[in-house]
Amino acid sequence: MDTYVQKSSNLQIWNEDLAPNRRYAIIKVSQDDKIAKVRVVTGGTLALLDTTGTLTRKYQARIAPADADAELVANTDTDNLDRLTSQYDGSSSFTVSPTAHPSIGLLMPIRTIYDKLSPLVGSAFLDAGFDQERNRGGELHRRVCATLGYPFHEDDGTFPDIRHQLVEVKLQTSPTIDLGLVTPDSAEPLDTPRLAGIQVRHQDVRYVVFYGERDGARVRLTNLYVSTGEAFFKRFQQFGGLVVNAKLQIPLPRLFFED
DNA sequence: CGATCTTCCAAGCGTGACTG
DNA sequence: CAGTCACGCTTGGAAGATCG
Repeated sequence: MDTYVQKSSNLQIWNEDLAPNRRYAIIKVSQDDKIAKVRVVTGGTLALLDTTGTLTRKYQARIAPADADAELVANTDTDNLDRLTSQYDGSSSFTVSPTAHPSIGLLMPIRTIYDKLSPLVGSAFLDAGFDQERNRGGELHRRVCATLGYPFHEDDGTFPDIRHQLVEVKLQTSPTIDLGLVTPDSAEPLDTPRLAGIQVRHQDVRYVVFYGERDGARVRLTNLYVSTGEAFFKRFQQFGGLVVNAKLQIPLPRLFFED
């Protein structure tokens, strides 16, 4: 028998198929953390609720303690991207959205990005909150955009966060880095138009990783790492084992516990 | 040499953006 | 408005390390 304890209706089965004959005990917890209901069903019953069969995948890595407050993991951009960033015209403010496609002359070299963002280490801002992990990164994202010279903040949820600079921003307050659907060192092309005949790939993206400490209401940035996707795993140890984890997400019907 | 601590990393779970 | 699914933190099992 497997057990799952759920406050929400999002039941998630990791790295396994639903076993038709296995028993699954689903325990419903109320908002005030009390066990509200328990229902035991077979995998076959749950399989009926799986309408899409979609597996959500993620890669994970661990962030190891740093020697320095700020660390430029890769001194230069990838060879591929360097052909574009070496044409940077020195612009320090932009009139376009950070989610615009990159353009020739405006792409900063990785070192410039590092130099501009380093001063953010030591700063603090209000924690979007308790229970709001999804939003905590929002304020940092805003600050990074402002520091790099964008007039406003925008995030359309696509990769990378700041497409105009090919920069992906991460705020970590725990050591496990979840990388989502693509590994940073992937040679897959990015969904951007070619620039001067050059196709940007995932491994060309500059990863800006801040480590922060939460002290109640605020987050204080303690470390900065800037790396190319290509060099990412030279600094951050990729979780071995399965390498990629996949989960099946099943929304429990509203009346699931009433039957 | 058993008990306890630490490390590793997969599993677990909630949130919210997006979509139709 | 409900379903879908990606993002990101926390939890906890297991193995290895250290302690007494």
